[in-house]
Amino acid sequence: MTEQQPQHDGVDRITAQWRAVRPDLDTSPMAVIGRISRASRLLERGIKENLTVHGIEPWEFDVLATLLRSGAPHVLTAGELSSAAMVSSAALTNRIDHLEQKGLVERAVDPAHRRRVLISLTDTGRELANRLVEHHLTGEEHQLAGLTADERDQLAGLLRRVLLTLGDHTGDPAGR
Amino acid sequence: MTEQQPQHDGVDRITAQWRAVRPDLDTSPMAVIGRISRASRLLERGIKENLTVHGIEPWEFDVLATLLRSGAPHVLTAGELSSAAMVSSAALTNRIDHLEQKGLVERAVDPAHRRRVLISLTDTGRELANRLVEHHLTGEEHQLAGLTADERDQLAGLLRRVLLTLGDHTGDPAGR
DNA sequence: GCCTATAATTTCGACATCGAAATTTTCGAC
DNA sequence: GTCGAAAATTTCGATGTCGAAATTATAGGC
Repeated sequence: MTEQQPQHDGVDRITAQWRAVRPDLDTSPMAVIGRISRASRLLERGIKENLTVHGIEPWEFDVLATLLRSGAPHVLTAGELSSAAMVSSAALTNRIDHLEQKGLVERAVDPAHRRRVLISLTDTGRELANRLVEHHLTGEEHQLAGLTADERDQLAGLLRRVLLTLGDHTGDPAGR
Repeated sequence: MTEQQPQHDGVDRITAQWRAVRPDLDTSPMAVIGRISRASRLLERGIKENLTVHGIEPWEFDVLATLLRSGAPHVLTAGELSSAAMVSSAALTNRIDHLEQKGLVERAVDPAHRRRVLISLTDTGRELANRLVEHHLTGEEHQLAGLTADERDQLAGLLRRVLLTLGDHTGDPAGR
């Protein structure tokens, strides 16, 4: 029976240091939150590398993917996009400026409410987004290679609990 | 027997959208990675709010906490700090400039290797760091209120597996 | 029908980060 | 001993983000 001795990760080393310096503290919350934070950064790094092949930055992918999965005709308002990407409206203006210049998205004034700006995928943008999301999912699959299907389900379930506690109910980071 | 129907979070909605638009894709990796990414951002937001009471930004806390838990005499080189915080050396120079101005840390040239810069906590900095870490852990405790102790352990264990897969072996984000 | 309150987006200024180049120091080859 | 390569930090220029102010458009009260 392979009673496996789990290896230590960076967070184990951190909590060990705290125990030495401040043994009065309960560091158990950071065993979870520290790992979420750390994993997020490392995963993001891999995602970025993966997209580099296509000359696309993660923040560009966020917008393209959000528009793609919104379904035909792939149009959302600036506000919807900014809350979906969890960035400020200012940041979104920036992103759209950039993607519009690249010819991947288009801006148009909403005919019904002219204070709204509708952003849509161009044909080029839609085709690129379709290719990107496939490549992206393949990359993510590799990043989780260390976990079985069951473990992924467990992990996803526990994280859902955390997210619901935190009041997750708005947009998204483009399926990352 | 409360057979609870788990609520949907933002990521459930995203994967549902993908199924509608691209039913050929296996979106299971993003059920995990999307949640890690999303949870990280929401947790970070709460941590930031929690530190605001003390007029400290998360990146400032990172440095102070890293120095504190390194143990007496609370001295590290710039390089050690930058890899611990997972930021570039340029970013670290910036952080230290700032904290030095606030009187929380001090710079000194390493007598043994003069190309190294040693950064240490001042007395004020050490006292503040001790208070901050207590407050910080209390805040994190609240953020995980939705999970039992067992669930936290499970979650931490699964995340450790992910981190080891990703090759986690260096510094840290200050125990976040 | 005006006029003000509200909504949505953009502009502006500040800021933390990064990568690359520059600077300073160390160390080894010769 | 001197010179050049390597190491550690800082400087520099560019970038993406944020919060707040400005801009433009809608809607309701009177």
